Amino acid sequence: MSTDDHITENDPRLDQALAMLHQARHRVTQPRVAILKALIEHEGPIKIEDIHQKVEAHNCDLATVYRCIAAFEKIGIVRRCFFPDGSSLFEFVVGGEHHHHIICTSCQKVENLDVCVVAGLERLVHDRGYSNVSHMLEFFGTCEDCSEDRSGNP
Amino acid sequence: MSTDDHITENDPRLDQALAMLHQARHRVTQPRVAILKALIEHEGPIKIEDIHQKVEAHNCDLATVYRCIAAFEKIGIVRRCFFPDGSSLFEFVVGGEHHHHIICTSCQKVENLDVCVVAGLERLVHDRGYSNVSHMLEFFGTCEDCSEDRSGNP
DNA sequence: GTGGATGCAAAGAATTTGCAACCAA
DNA sequence: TTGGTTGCAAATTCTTTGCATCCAC
Repeated sequence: MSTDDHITENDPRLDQALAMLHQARHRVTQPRVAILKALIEHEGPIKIEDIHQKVEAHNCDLATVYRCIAAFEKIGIVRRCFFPDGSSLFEFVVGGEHHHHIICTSCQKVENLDVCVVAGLERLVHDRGYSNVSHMLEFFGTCEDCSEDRSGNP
Repeated sequence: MSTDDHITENDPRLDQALAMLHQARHRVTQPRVAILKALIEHEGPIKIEDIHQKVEAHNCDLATVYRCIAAFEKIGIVRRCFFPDGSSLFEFVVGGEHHHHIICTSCQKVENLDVCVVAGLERLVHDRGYSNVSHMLEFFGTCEDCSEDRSGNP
């Protein structure tokens, strides 16, 4: 265990995620722990490829990242976020507040929006006969920095 | 011009879309018209691949569908919708009411939800300095049919 | 006539899968 | 011990691109 452990070692969110893994009868392996740490450390939606980069020191295969993230999503440890260009990113959600994102369509910067008036609407969907209702809401726009210069840099 | 024209021939939404194409200085070509008709006919989010199937009689290349849809999205003729599995679908939006979807995570059935309380939230995003603000909201759940039988058929 | 659009094929990116070796429980 | 997990490589799937031809304007 080395350089990047200082941030998430003994992180309660990590422990909680590991507990969820265990409860779902999945094994706590070294790649999974590394991926979870990378997710927690990143704080926000992150690309599969970027996760792979972050855990490369741990020698974790890209295919393993895909497989683990798929498992995490099923269990509810991460959620999938959609970017305007159609790509998917994943965000660690255990122990976090429900929120949504504002994504700059120019520089891809992601901000959180803590207000959520949508949860109430889930009842409407439920009343239509749906179960396991969830929702996904993303805001897109051009951020202030990108409006000023056309460079696209934040 | 043949079998499937009966539905969308002289459709005002088609005319409006063609006008938007023209105004954006794009040419009105036979593949584009065919793709627009397929989109209008389908009524709802549709996969690129499925569009290609629908216009195959018109001999339109898959690459052309990708290129046209990209142009349509930029112009605002279609909008991208996200499915829980991460795939993108596209929906014809010209002359239609703003709405959101309820997507069954089991059978992928799509229903419309005409209520939208989110538009008001765009102001919050705007107040944060963003311009060209838009949002994307999707609901996911297991529909009644899929709850009853485990087959996944609607 | 001319530049944008298309078809075709090939490249490139993203994601999945088969299988032997490995290791957490 | 043993079945879930991983690494590796190959296969798929998805999407983009180069270029000669074509056609909408």
